[in-house]
Amino acid sequence: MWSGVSVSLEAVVVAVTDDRPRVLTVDSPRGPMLPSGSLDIEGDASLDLAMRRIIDEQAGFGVEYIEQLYTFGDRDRSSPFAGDEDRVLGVGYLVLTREAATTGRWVDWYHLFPWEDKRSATADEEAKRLVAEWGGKGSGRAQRVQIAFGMAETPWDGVRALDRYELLYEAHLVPEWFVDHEEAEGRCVAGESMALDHRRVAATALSRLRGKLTYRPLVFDLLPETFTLSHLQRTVEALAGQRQHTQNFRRLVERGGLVEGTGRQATTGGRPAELFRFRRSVLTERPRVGILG
Amino acid sequence: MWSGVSVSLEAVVVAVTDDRPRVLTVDSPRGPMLPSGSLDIEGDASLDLAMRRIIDEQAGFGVEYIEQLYTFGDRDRSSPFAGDEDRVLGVGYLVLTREAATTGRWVDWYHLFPWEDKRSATADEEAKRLVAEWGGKGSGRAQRVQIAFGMAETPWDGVRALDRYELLYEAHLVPEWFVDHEEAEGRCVAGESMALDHRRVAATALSRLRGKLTYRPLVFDLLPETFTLSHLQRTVEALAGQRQHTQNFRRLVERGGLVEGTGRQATTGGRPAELFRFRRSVLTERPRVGILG
DNA sequence: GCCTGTTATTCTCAGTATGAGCAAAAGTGG
DNA sequence: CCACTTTTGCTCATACTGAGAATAACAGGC
Repeated sequence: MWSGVSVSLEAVVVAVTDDRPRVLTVDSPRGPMLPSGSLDIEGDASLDLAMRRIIDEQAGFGVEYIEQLYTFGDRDRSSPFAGDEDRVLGVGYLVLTREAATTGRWVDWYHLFPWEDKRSATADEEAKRLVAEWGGKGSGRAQRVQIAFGMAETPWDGVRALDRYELLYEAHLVPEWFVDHEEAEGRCVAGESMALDHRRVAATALSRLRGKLTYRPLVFDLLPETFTLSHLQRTVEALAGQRQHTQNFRRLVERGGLVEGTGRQATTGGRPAELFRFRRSVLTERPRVGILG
Repeated sequence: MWSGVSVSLEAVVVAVTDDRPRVLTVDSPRGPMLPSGSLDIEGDASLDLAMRRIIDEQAGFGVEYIEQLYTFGDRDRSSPFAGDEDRVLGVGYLVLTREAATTGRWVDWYHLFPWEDKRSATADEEAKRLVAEWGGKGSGRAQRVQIAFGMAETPWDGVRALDRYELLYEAHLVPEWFVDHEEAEGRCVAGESMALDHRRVAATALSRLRGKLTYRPLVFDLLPETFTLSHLQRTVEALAGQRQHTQNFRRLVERGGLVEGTGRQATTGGRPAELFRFRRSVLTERPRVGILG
């Protein structure tokens, strides 16, 4: 059936603009795709370098941070490419950048995963309701749903974004282009579909990014050199999908030595705010530098 | 030069016996290897299932936990196989098990990474000394070494095991069979070499496992159904490579609801200890259940 | 039986971090 | 000068942490 293996490198490129996290996509006949390309087995010395080459070719902007996420190798992931003869392994990458203007289309992260945004009072509870219904009929499902979606006494955990996506997928509530996009259109929860399993790759990136923010100050790779504390806070909130207590956030970040004031000010509509910058030396002072929960 | 890609699945199988973490290895002419095998592109439906199949074939014991770690794809990783015509991608897995008796050889984790064991007062400081020397001559090196090895005011962080291995490798202080095993024999730090880049895969597993212990109770997959609190503590210490304060550890684990007493007792040489078991329902009560700093 | 050594267990105490909220400061535009 | 917005400073109760004192329950030697 297949003649060999080919390796696809797939980037989840994230930027935050106007307090919204965005993911770079490329449109295709089978729905939006992540920027991706094949490993050149002769030319590419490493997977990381291959990913950088591909991003550079397809978008050509500055990469602030890059990290391998996960390798996807399910047998059916390559099937929709009728012409392909190889089994396709996808190596997913998380990429952070500041520049939001390039070729391609930036999709709001929460258009892909509406149930992940808990910032507004009117958060999307539809997914939770539908998946709870599905969880009710099937052994062992109920507890998985409870933990992933934070029901009963279990609290909501932003990091479990991947678990939530996988449960919704299993419950046929988030159809994708490559399989059940038409049949399940009726009763599916909101959220934009993507080609192949690219939405799952994006969910993996969301989980990883949220998790890593609890012990590494990655936000600063998404912000300009100087920023106000409320800008920082809104960026963190955008990624976490949850509001933070302003005064406590300020205490964490300022007294924790994550930032230092520049003396300059910015006008913001109310009282002017001081501009801060990331205090890099905090990395040598503390092993784990978190900015979230 | 190469005709295609082949995918190798490589397992870091971990068990803890006699308070020592051990890794399963298979001897080969080029040094000890991790249990590994090729992806069957027709037969294996997913990477996870492929890994399970291979472990079952090579060892045939009960897997308590399995998790994909990282995919290694550097161009030179497959070069020592003279006969091979494919570029080899290695997908590393972390596997936890309770059964330590199988085919293959169990290697003490800290024979691979002696500098990672800080439990005894006479911990190995040789690596630190040598790498500091190397860090002194080269721009930017010094800070990387400081953070990874916890020098000056920077505290030691067990999770940075991979960073440490990579720095030592870069400094040519941990020769491997496939490249400089002979030439650097003289001034290298202690630690058993492995074939290919398998020691790096093992270092990745160590880092991941230590990291995950801070928010997931994976230790219980390495312990029998019931255990004493000091057995639990010694197992955690074995993985962390660091001593814990007994009274505080007990408080964390007992008052945190991670375990529940069984009423039964075990004789231990001193006062008999109560036998405990993992309290599974803690997973639904708290999003993050850590057993380590 | 009593002393010693060993391991298990309970408790205290100070220091620090966390969650929640009150209130003042310093701008804007009417 | 006034309402409004945003920034900033401060308080307070509660929880979590690191370190250590003190006691309990066994085994073994004498």
